[in-house]
Amino acid sequence: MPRPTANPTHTDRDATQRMRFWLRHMKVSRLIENALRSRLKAEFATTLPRFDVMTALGKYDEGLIMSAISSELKTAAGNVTPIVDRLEKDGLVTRHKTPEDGRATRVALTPAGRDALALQSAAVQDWIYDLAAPLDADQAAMINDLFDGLLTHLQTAPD
Amino acid sequence: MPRPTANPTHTDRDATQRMRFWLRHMKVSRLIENALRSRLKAEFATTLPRFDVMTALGKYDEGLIMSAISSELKTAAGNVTPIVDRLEKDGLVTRHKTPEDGRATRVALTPAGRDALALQSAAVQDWIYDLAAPLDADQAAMINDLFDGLLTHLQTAPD
DNA sequence: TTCATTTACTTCAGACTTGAAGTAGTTTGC
DNA sequence: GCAAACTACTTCAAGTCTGAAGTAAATGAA
Repeated sequence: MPRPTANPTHTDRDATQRMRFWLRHMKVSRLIENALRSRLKAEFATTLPRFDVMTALGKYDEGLIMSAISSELKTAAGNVTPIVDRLEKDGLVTRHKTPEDGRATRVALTPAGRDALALQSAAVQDWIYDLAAPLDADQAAMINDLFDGLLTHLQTAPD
Repeated sequence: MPRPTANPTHTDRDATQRMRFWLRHMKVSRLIENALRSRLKAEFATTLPRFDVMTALGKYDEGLIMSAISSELKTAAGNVTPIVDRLEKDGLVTRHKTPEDGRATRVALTPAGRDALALQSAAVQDWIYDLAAPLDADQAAMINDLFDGLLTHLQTAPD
């Protein structure tokens, strides 16, 4: 099964471009994440995971139970506990046992948490607007469509 | 300055699509990284950062000094030390003080490290080929071009 | 009913990450 | 030639992350 490098097969091209895609994808992630992290720290004294948790909670007025937070963020359950601990200590969220289920704890934003989230998400949207400036709406939309197909594939063939 | 939602301005469309882009980008990262991490652990008893360091070293027969590794991986210097510690303990890399510069330490793959890297990178390439299967070569190449523009922008406006 | 299973959450160990501080060697300016 | 500045590396604290183990509550089957 000869594979002359001068005449690459379709499969070779796919493999090369997909690998290049992944390497670039990681670099983009790291650079944008680093920018967001350092700005969140400098301007709001918070972190990306804390912001992610608050964003998830912001979508539900009644709040979310712990396991719903971790599944929403696709992160391990044991990870959410210390993050919520710190948000609670800062008065940004509350924990209440649910009456229906003695095991569950409902976490919700406090008014202070809601205010902080509003400021932070407005800032993050501005930052993303600038960080992703080289992509116009059409280009971003095109990538988004391709990402949707990719995400479907990744979620059906997990691990 | 009214912004009727029924007739979004160009800027609104850009902002929306860029934000969507970032949210999808993070999800893709998390899913692919989780897959790679669990497979590297299961099949090679290693981790993604270890693999990244070995990959960087694999590009240079003479090895790299510590600071070159961290700048290659765009990670903090203090981070590389414990990773190299563990690779060294496993006999995959060696540390040697450089004669030219009394401060620097040159890290290089051992023969065992080179063998392990060959196996691991072949496997990772196969995994990426399958994980990114919904992207054909043309689609991946198109994204890669857009990513290159994005990376240029991100690296010129650091933070 | 009761015992096994499942689910919700916490805790822990091990690894990674940043950023700051500390040590030691090198380079530069005067 | 020597002090100041810089560079290479390590160490540390605080936080994040996974996966595994443990506790407690709810569910389900015999």
